[in-house]
Amino acid sequence: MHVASVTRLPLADPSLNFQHVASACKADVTCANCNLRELCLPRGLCDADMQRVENIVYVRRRIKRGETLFNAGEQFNSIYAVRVGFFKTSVIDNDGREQVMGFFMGGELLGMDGVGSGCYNGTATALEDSEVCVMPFSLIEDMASRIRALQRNLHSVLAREIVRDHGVMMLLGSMCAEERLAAFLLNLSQRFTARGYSPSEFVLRMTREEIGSFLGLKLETVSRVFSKFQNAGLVAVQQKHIRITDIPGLREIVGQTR
Amino acid sequence: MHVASVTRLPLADPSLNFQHVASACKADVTCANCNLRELCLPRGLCDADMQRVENIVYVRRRIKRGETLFNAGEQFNSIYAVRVGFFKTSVIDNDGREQVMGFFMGGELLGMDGVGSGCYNGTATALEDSEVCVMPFSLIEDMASRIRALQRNLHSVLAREIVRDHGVMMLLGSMCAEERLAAFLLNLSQRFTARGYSPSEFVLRMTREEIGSFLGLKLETVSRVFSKFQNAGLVAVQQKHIRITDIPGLREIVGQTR
DNA sequence: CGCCAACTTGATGGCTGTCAAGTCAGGTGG
DNA sequence: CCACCTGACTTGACAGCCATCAAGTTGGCG
Repeated sequence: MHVASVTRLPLADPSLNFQHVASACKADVTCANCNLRELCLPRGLCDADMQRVENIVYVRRRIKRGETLFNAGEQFNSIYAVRVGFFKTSVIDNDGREQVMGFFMGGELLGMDGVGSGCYNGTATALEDSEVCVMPFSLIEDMASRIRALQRNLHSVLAREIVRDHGVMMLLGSMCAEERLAAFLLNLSQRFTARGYSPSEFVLRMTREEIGSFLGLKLETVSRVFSKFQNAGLVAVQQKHIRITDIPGLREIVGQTR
Repeated sequence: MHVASVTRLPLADPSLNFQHVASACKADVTCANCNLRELCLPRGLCDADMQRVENIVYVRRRIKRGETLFNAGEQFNSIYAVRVGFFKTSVIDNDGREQVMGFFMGGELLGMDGVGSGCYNGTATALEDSEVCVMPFSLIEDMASRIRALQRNLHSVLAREIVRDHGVMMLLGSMCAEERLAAFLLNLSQRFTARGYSPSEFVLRMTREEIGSFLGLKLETVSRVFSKFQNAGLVAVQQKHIRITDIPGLREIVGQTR
C-alpha cells in the first residue's frame, strides 16, 4: 500500500497559545491547495468562498499511533478533518465493553458527535501516525451563517454521518458474518479508490479485534471468515495486507439472500 | 396509556397549492404555544426568536396509520416534527430485508437523513394516526443563518441523531437479546416520561416483528424475552400493553456483564 | 360469528461465541 | 546477526444463544 508522503510542517508560532503546542503546527497547506479538498468540508466551494473559508483551519495536530485525538466526555470545541493517517472512533459502555463506531481516513471528519451535548460522545484513536486539521466549531458556525455553500456542506456532512450509521445498523441488524465482512471490505475498497489508491489492495490499519468490534463479531470469527474468503478465491490475506481478487464475488455475498 | 387529545385543525385554504392538500392543514397552533416546544427544534428560543421562527411550520400534515410520510429515494424537501402520533423509519435492502432504524414520537424530528443526498434515505411510516409539522429545509437553513439560536439547535438535533444511532450500534454490536429488549423498554419509558406520560405503563405501537427488526432479533425471540421478563416479575405484558414493574431490575440487565 | 393478523410457545438446528493451543511477524537486546 | 519475546493472528473443539419451523392462542374487526 502507498503511504502518502507527509509534508513536514513548521511548529506553531510559540506566541500562539493552544492546548497541544507540542504536537500542533500552524497550517501552511491551505484548504485551497489541499488534495483532499473535494472529500472534505469545503467541497465544491467556489474560489471566492474558498478564500474566506480557509482560516477555519488555523492549526493542525499530529497524533501518534495509539494516542487519542479526543476522549469520550471531554469538552467539545472542535471538529477534526483527517489529513494524514487513520483513526477509529469507539465508545466504552459501563461494563467496559468497547464498541468501535467507525474507521476514518483522509478527508473524513471526526468529533461531530459532540455538537449536541457539548462533550464528545466517543473516543478517537489514531491507528497510525496521523495528522488532523483542527476546526473550532464556533468558527464553523460563524462562517456557515455567512457562507451559504459552507452551511450546506456542514449540514450534508452531518446528515451523511447519519446515513453512514444507518448503513452500519443495517449491517449489524440483519447480516450474517460473511455479509458483514464482505460489506466492510467493499466499503474500504470504495473509500480507498476515492482517494486515488488501489481498490483491490490495501493494508488494514486495525486489528482483527477492532474489525470484530465494529462488525459485531468476535476476532476469531473475523479471522475464520477471512480464511474462508481466501479459500474461496475472493481475497488474498496475509496478516494485515489484503488483496481483493474478486470484487463481484464479494458484492454477491453482500447482496445474497439469507 | 393516555392518548393525547388531538386538536382538529381546519383544512388548508384551497388557494394554497401544495402536494398533499387532502391531508394537510394550515398551522394555527404555533410553535410558541405548542406543548412539545421544548422537545423540538425551537427548544430554548427566546420569545423574540420564537416569533421569527414560527412560520417555519407553514403547514401540517396528517398521516393515517400504515401510511408513509415519505419514502426512501423520494426527493428531499422538508424535515418533519411529530406533533401527534408515532412513526417508524426503516430501510429495505436489495434483498428485501427491512431494517427498522428507529421509532419516533411527539417532538422528534424525521427526515434528516435526506439532507446529505437530496433524497430520503429511508421510509417513515405512521404506526398510528398521526400529525406532523412540515418544515421546508431551505426555509430552516435560511432562518438558521440569521437566528443563531436556531442554527445551534439544528446542529444539536443533527448531532443528537448521530449519538442516538451510536447507541443503537452499541446495542446491536455488543448486547445479548435480553439486554437489547431491556434497553429498548427503558428508552421508551424515558421518552414517555419526558412527554408527561407514565414511565411504567404504555402501549407499544409497533409489532413484535418491528421491535425485532429494530433490535436485530426475530419476532419469536422478542416474544420469548417478553415472557421471560414477565416470569421474572420485571414487566406485565398483555399483547401491546406494557407495564414495567421493576425499572431498577431492567437497568441491572442492561448494565450487567453478560 | 368468523376470519386474520399478531402473538405465544415448543422442538430442533446452525451460526457464532468461548476456550484453548499453536503459529507468525516484528521489535528488542545481547 | 540471531535469539527471544510479545502481540496479533489462525485454527480446532465444543457449547450456547438465537433462528427456524411448526402448531397453537388471542384479540380486533368486519
